[in-house]
Amino acid sequence: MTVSRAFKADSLVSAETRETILRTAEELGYVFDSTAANLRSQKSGFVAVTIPSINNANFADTVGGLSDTLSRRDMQILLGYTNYNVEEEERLIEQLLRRKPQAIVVTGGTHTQRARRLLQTVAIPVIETWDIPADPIGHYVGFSNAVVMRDMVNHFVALGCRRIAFIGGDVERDARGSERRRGFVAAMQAHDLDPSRLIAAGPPPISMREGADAMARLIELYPDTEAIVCVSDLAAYGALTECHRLGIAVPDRFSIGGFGNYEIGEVCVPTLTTINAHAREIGERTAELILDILDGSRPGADVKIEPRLIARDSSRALLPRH
Amino acid sequence: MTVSRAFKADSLVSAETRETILRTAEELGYVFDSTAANLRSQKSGFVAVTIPSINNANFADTVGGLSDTLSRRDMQILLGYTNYNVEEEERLIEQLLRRKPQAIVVTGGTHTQRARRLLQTVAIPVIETWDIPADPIGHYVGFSNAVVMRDMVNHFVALGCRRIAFIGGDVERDARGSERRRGFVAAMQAHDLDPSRLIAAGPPPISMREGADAMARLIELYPDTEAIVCVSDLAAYGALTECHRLGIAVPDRFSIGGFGNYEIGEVCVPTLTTINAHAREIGERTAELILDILDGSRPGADVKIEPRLIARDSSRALLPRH
DNA sequence: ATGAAAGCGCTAACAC
DNA sequence: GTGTTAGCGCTTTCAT
Repeated sequence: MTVSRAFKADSLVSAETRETILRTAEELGYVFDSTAANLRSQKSGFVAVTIPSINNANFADTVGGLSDTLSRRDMQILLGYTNYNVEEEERLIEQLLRRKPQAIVVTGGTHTQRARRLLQTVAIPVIETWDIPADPIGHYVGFSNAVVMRDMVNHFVALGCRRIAFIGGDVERDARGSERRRGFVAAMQAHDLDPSRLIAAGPPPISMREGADAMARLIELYPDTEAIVCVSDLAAYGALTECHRLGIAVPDRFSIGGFGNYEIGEVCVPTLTTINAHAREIGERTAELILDILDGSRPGADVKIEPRLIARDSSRALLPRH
Repeated sequence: MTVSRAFKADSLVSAETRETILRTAEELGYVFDSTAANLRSQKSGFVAVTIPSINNANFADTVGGLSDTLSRRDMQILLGYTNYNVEEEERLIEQLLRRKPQAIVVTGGTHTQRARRLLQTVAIPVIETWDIPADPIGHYVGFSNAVVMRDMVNHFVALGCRRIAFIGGDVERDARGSERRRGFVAAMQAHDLDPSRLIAAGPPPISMREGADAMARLIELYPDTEAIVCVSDLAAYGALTECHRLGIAVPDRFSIGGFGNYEIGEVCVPTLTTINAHAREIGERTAELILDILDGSRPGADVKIEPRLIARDSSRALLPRH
């Protein structure tokens, strides 16, 4: 029991005893067993997190924010990748819950029936992120992916563009991507503009290469397009490089907008107009929400993130041509 | 006991009994407790992994390869970020070991004294990756970061370049980055060339922006440089954009080479000459090595990865000028 | 094919 | 400030 106390920072052991114990432990190569401690105290110190892909700077930033904030309270993240696949997400959630996390964070509001049931039944905080779910399971920290595209369309319309196209992924797999496409269509309709210039660039996530290929198709199908809204900065950058290769000037001939405020967008030539979704803040706010709920101190309220459009050099006012 | 068996896929329970149990469990919202199972069986199902940064496509690919290969055997990854800091790595290793992982994977061969001791003492496989350590703790799956830079220097020399510069990070923090710088210097000396054109772009990891800033300084300091070796594709891309902005043609005036085969390098204009370090394969081979050792079937040998130079449009033969 | 007993390494709760 | 007892939810082992 004294050994146990010696390993807990704030418990009552004489300084001398503790020192002896810790030194001896180090000599013996003893390593404290969290597994046993967690079983007994019914606190795993884990927060389970599922993200669509590990190889995405936005989600990586969110995980970074979560991880850094939670580690200040000695909690660790148990991470899983869904590969943009709800069935995979279901398997993952089930597997993660077996580790008895103290909270679970999932991306977006679209899940299988069974995954929803698992999350509703489990007696820990559930936080959906990167979206505002139509029917939240527990809490959420996110924003409307549709509204975000409205902002981008409004930006282009304010610049005088009317023939605006959208480059995104194949429809169903990426819920947030589809939501952005829907938001684009709705915004175009609200302006009485033709919302049918939609290029499907392939299964999510859309790579730079797929963005470039989609741009080539777009130029062929709708050569008189004035502005292009892309589902992410990666697709937008791909589109930009395709223009480079074809000797097409951006923003002179096409304005281009992306999403996600990736590093590439502020370094490439021209810099990319984009939307900052505050990826790291999403993680930090989610972690704070979790800590509030676990503490029971503050009530723990949903967080609406306000993405911000960043106008850069890839979009500019249309010069009068006609 | 029968319930326990019903949840283990391959154990002997009548099909009927198992079905009843699983159905009832689902109705009750019962979730199997891995924590308790692991404590009793002394198998956590975890492999601990430390990487310098979550926000790096190379390390993300390695983790992806590890994760996918290990998940086929129902093992999970417990991930930690060292932030390119060996003290942070030490803390992390200690914390991760408390979770009783069945193996631990660390990046590179540079660690604090105490971290080395912890890893030497612990009775699980230890694998160092992304490097060939001078004094391996256990096994390794990696390549020589110095040799890799020699290949790049040789490439430029074969193209006729003699005034070659290096853009990398501040010296000590990123062991692999420093190793690449040392490799650059050694290779230049082997060719009897001046190895002193070294630009320190800032603390690792070097961002695209820092690569661009370093390029600006390089042009000022050594305007007659013919080729530039960059510590990563991100730095190389930044350097490329700086040239764009200044109206300097690449590869006409400067040849540029990167490292890591990031997606950006095959899409940007011009495409980037780089070195493919087979990041995903590093993860896969590491996972296979771990499984071999845990099985006790095959002996489990170190793996030497062979990075491959990919010549693209950002480097080309120097035209005779003099 | 199923069950009973013991125990994995800790900590909660209660002495003293 | 330190010690004793019991038990977290499983699996190992041995019976039947």
